[in-house]
Amino acid sequence: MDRSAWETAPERLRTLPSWLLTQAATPAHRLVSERLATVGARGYHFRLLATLDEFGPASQATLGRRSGIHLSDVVATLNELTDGGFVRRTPDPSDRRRNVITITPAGRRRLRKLADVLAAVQDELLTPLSESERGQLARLLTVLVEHHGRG
Amino acid sequence: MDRSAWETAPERLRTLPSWLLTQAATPAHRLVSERLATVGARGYHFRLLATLDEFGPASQATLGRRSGIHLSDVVATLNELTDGGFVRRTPDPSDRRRNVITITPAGRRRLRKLADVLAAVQDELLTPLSESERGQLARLLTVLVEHHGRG
DNA sequence: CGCATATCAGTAGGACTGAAATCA
DNA sequence: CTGATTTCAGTCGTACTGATATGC
Repeated sequence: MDRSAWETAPERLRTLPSWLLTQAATPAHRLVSERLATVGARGYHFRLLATLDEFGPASQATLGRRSGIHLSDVVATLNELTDGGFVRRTPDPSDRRRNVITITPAGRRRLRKLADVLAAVQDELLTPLSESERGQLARLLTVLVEHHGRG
Repeated sequence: MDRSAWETAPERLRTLPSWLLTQAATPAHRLVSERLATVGARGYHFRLLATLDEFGPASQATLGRRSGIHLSDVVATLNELTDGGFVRRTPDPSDRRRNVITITPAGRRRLRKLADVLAAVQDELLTPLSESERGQLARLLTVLVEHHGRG
């Protein structure tokens, strides 16, 4: 299927909130992946860099909890980010199980770049909504995310 | 990561519409998959059965366009649905490239069952929202889906 | 010929599981 | 011992690509 050849979905689907959510998330996800790929990045890169930038250095487990990324994926993504020189992995002398992850200056530049890319994506994504509708949507989604975000 | 161990995400993420959308879609997708799995079904099953029920018999390509499912996935899913006796695949005498897919009585019963499962999922998903908020959300998401649904 | 249809094999990224090793 | 941390090797469902064969 390519997206250019869509017809109207059945009523039963079109009115199903879970379907609307996942269908609306699809172009969001696609746009984000597509645009980030043009600079060699993925969504996980931005999420981890933003988390490090806002909360400062942290262990990988903490990073997973803060970013909402699975620990195993945190490990893999940090491998990529260290390869790019965007973060540094240092053993924690006070707890030898841990690695302390720190964002580098190159990492902060990278974060700014990815934030720019994503800002353009938001515009494209929300084109059909007015400013106040965008605010409503953000508010409603935030309620959902916070409600389902904890066990 | 398990979802019970979340902390608050960084501001930069929490206020990003694309992130809110994909994060809200995650529990939706998880609930749908989880609950459908308890009766041995997947999201694609419901989508195809609902499409067949509402629009009637159709070729596989048409079914793909109407349901928004990729043609290759339509083929695979219809294999599962025929194995379960929920649809019938008949060669189209008027166009020998085509198979005409028809929902069976067992398929309609199956559809009702899956619809029941999904109705419960919606309630769970939208718990924190009032009736009017649910309406707002549905409206806003519909605008997005329709805007991005065509090429 | 160009185009649509059906089929199969395979890819990609995200979410998640299980298990092993290390160490507080 | 319990529990946290890091790591790796997988699984799963969704979305998508590519190639092939067939028939309009």
